[in-house]
Amino acid sequence: MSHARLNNQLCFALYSAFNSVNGIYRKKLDPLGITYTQFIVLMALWEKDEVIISQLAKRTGLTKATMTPLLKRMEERGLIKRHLLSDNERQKVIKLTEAGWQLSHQSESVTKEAFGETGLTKTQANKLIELCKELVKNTQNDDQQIA
Amino acid sequence: MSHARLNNQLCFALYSAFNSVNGIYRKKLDPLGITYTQFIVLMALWEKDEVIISQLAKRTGLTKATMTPLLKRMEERGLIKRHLLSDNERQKVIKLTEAGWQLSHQSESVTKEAFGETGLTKTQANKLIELCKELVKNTQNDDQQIA
DNA sequence: TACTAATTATTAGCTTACTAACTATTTGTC
DNA sequence: GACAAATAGTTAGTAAGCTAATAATTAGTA
Repeated sequence: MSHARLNNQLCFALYSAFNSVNGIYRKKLDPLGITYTQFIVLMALWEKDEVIISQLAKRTGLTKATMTPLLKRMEERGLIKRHLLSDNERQKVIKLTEAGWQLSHQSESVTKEAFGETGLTKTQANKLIELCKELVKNTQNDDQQIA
Repeated sequence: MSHARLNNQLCFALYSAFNSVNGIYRKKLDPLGITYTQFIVLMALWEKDEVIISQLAKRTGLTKATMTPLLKRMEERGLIKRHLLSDNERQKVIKLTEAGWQLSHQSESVTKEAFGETGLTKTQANKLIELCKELVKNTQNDDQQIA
């Protein structure tokens, strides 16, 4: 008796499952010229626009060091604008451009289509989401720079 | 009504959950000098040693293009050896070194400890694993180079 | 036997993703 | 007001991860 087998490991299961779904999204988002991570940032902005980078990082679960080059590329593609706040020049506000809003419509069916390809029932998907959220909640570490 | 909210998306849930667990593993594996992906490859080899790269890629769900630099780094750290098969010189066999086997013992408690930090019950974890496997099975694409 | 097709691994180019160290502001306190 | 501490974002360096294109070998076939 030594290690648990690969196939029985929680982390490996999540890792494989995410890679699978990410592959599905890649195929669908590629024609729109964005990656899945960029799609996540866009979704966060469609929900609430004009937020500072730290808040965006917190909501997407990414670090600020990941956000900087990501947002730079998105700005180069004309999806967002970054500008300093006048009342606090440490902070930068991210704002969607017209093209950034456009993508909201163009990508409207992507999530639904991707879900279809997972082959899961609504009940299964909801259970999966619920368990993932539970895990994330349990492991949240408020002393990180994300907070 | 436009997009599903970020928090209700399956892919985002998996993405966040994997990032969380990956972070837990990183802290534990860092002292051993390996990453989580390298740990996965090692686990696969501990289960079955002396396999060709394509098989290893298939079992871990990674592409061959990901494997090449990964295995190169692992060889540089003395964890594995790569050598050509004499009867088929296209294929390379991966074999654990003594140091590679040693890590099996040194990392024995890592998975159990990491599971503890997820805060999930055994029942929850098993359900999560089951759903992830279901998803992966449904989306498996046998015409990929992985196969 | 020659010529095509398939297989195996590598390489190139791009995009995440992390930690740690750094710069530049702002805040807090004596 | 001056100096320490906190905050916001960037940069540097490392490691994944993908697709597409490229060798190199092997297999299949006319």
